Amino acid sequence: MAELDISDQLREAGLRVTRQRLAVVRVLREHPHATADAVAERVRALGVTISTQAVYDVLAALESAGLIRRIEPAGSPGIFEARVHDNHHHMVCRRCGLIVDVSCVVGEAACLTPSESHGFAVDEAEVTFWGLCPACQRIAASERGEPR
Amino acid sequence: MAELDISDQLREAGLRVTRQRLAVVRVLREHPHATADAVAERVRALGVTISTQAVYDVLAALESAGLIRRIEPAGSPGIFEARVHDNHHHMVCRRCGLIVDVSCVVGEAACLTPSESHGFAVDEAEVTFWGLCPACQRIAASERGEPR
DNA sequence: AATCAAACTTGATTCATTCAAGACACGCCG
DNA sequence: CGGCGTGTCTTGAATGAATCAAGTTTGATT
Repeated sequence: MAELDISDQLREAGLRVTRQRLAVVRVLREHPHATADAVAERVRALGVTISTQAVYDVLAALESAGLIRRIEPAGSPGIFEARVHDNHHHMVCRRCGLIVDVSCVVGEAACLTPSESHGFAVDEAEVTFWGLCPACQRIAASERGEPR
Repeated sequence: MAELDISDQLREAGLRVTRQRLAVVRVLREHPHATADAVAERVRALGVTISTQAVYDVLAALESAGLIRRIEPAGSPGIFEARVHDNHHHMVCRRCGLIVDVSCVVGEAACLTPSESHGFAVDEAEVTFWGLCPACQRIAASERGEPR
């Protein structure tokens, strides 16, 4: 079922259905933010053989078909996610790199409109919120010698 | 004059004043968006010797002193800029990588407030507008066979 | 079933960045 | 004003993510 509509989506995008592609999409649906490396590991854990190069090929193909999205917060390798076309943004922990999705409700319209366009044809506004996740806030507090 | 207040800023930040640091700051004021590599080249063009490692050390020191800022649009190496503490954002050309500053007037307040915080302590909202610069729009149009 | 381009594999290579260890020099102190 | 110590720089090697290149396999079309 899930498997079936992945196949369909691939075919609709003009892509051949292969074991590797099915597995990659499956992995990304189960693990919403994964590096190429993590995808490779998890695909192999499903019993599907895949080369490093194929991981990159598959991810690139899926990305340009619009089935997945690639983000790359500063200092981090590329991260892939299956949630797509819903204009959500990301919150990234400066300390541990944790990434959390944020649906852009408040700022949506405003954020999508740069105040000066300089002749650019803008097609996307990407918002990244930087900060500390709850766990790293606690660690940072205790490193400063604060109780608890 | 410009040179002088760079020295002062360095000292105020608790950093020693060296030829390399002065040159890096000067280069970044003249070239507002430069990679580590480009900084190295331009510093050397000023007649100041600097090793690759020192470029990274200096840039890191200046960054943590708050004198410069590092950004890293997806797919690009790190880019350094001297404009700092003025909450501006960036517009990046998908085709040629050109980066243009955008002062965030319209969306400012909204952009700084994620709609859900998930317990994160957010300290910065980074907005990147993706699109095509004027020159690349023309190239893309003619690649599609459109006249002119 | 035969075909053939698309997709995969293997292996080497690039680029940006970081690690490590030692040499140098800025700026303080006597 | 000259010596000292640590912060900064140099050299050289290493890492990690991603890409390039060439050859083999395989999905889907006839």
